[in-house]
Amino acid sequence: MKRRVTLKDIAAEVGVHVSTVSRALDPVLSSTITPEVVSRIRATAEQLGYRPNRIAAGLRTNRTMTVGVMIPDITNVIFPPILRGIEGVLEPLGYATIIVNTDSEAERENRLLNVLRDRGVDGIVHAAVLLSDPCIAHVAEDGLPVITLNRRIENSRIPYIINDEEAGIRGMLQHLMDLGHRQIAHLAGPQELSTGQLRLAAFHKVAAELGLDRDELQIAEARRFDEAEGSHCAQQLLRGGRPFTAILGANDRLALGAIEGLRAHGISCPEDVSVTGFNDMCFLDLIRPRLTTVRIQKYDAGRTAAQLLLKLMASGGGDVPLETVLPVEIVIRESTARCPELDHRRRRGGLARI
Amino acid sequence: MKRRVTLKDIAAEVGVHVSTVSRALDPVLSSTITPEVVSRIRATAEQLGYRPNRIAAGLRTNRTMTVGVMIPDITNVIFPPILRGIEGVLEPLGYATIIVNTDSEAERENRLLNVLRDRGVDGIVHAAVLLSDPCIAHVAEDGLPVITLNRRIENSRIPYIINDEEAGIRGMLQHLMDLGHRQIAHLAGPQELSTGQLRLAAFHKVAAELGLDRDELQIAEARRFDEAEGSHCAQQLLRGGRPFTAILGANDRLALGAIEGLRAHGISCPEDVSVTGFNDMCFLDLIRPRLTTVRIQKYDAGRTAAQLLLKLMASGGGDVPLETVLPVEIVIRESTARCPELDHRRRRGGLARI
DNA sequence: CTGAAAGCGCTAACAC
DNA sequence: GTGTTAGCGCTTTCAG
Repeated sequence: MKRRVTLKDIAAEVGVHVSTVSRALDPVLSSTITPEVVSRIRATAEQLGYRPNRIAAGLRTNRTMTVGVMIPDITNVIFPPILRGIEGVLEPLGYATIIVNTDSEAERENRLLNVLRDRGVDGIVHAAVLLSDPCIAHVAEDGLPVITLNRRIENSRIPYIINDEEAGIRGMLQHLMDLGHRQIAHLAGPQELSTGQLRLAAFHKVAAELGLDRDELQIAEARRFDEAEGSHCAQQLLRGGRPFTAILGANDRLALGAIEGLRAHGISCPEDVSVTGFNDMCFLDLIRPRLTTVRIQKYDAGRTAAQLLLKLMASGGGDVPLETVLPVEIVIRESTARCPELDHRRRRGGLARI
Repeated sequence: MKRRVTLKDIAAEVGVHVSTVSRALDPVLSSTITPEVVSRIRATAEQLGYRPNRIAAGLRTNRTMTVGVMIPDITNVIFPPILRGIEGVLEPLGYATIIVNTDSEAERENRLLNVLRDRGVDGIVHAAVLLSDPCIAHVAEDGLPVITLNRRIENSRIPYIINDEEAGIRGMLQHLMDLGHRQIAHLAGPQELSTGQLRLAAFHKVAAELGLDRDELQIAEARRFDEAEGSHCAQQLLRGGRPFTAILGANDRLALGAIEGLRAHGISCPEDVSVTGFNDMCFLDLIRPRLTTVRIQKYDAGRTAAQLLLKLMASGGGDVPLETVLPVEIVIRESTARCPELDHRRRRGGLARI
């Protein structure tokens, strides 16, 4: 491999000392050097094709200009936009990001966290916090800037960014009620995952607030956030024998699976049962019926996380808010319709919506 | 931030020299040290929570144990599985990967390439080569190990991995012919992108081989690989007025868009027109009609790329094959059916397939 | 078998 | 203004 040109090479060429070259090439320190020398140095640097060695600089300054990003699985379509959001703010500033997939396994997460530390990342965006997860907390306490995304770590000072899950659940529930639904089932996500837990809790809370009868509600708990589980849970609900006219899914894939599962039993969405999702993942407009869902911010979540991390890295924690709640948006499409049993009930407003 | 424990700390604690500690901790050099000393050093390293500083090691050895991966856009669902494939082989070996998105822009690609070089990556997997793209070639000539994925750089010794695009096109074309189709349109991808170009070329070549009448074929060229363009091109084909009974899409999204575009004109797939895709992206089984397509390897493509890169980094280029062609698989689903005009033609075998 | 010493490329006190 | 010097944490000759 052709040897890289270093400061020393430039220094020799121009006939000055390395440190002078270093200063001349530093945008802020270059003002302390005779302009003529600066331009001569810059010219030969350019000509020789000099590229600063960030590794060496990092060793000296203890700043590597790289940040770590931990996600459960990049194959999950929710994450790529988030990553682009992070990259969108960090890359122009000269930061590189190292992305690791934890697969939501504590052991893997721990190992990868150490990988990031060994590489001396300047900070970490952690979007894969497990519910029982002390190790990232230790790292943060040691002084490494950390931001968590989609999840708060209890009893810690680690700034976190979350979606307004409750607003999303409320929007969906209100929408279903507006359509006349009262017998609503929640297709909950895995309870060891934060979103699964948060959304179930919100369902309980908001249902009570909205005055839904507890006896008319039911819960099916999926073991994974995928279509197969959605289908499986929908059929389980059916076998349970208790009537329901709507299913509120904890995410889009569960909802999509539920629609398939119902269809297998001759029950169609939205005519017989309304189904709602959560996330608003890509390709939803290609799948019929088009899913009514809660749109969470993805690109902007990443952007926000990066901006917060930047602040945290700069300030050491001073003016960074502990909590940042990202607004969600209700997206009404085709998978929800007026409750078929509506004629037996007293009519209410808001039905013309769809 | 709590100061990291270094070799020096361990040396002081154990009462030996740093270099001894360095050797004791190196799995291969540790055999040159008294076993008892080794175990004492290892014990205190463990106890002190020592973590090697890869930055410092990298500066010394000129190996950073990180590789760069260049892709067009991580938001494109084709790439995440590829990345997991790469990570799957590299991560267990202690490598970290830095992923950059070029957005298929030469200027961005150039800048990001330099970003990777500045960070001293040990090698690069490049899955975003533009057709006119000398800069990566220079880098490779300088001795940095590079593997290209999905695209060959002409006149270079850079090992490349490609899908068997021609076999895929042949499979689809043969399948359509088996169903009686003769008037086939190719919905080509952007010609500045390698897959777009390769698949169009394969279409021309294979159509001739299979004896299709040139006058019955037509081409529509999309400007982007997305549904909107697919729909737009399908309608353009319709307006052209020349009859066709099947559309062979250059990728799945184009095909999906085409189906929508036809539907908007009251033409349904597969009853009136058969449509095929390419790639077999995720979620295809949730979209109706289920798309007949060519499945390319994704995870394995990444795995192969990483393994080749590893070889290249170790050997300096000796025994690494220049070309690696990955097999594709024909996946027949619901978007293709017997040619509706078949009754006017002579029957042939293979029709019972669907 | 282990210690001493040099040095990777860069930055940052400090001196002149 | 610019040169000198030291050192980030590690590896790797070279001695002993």
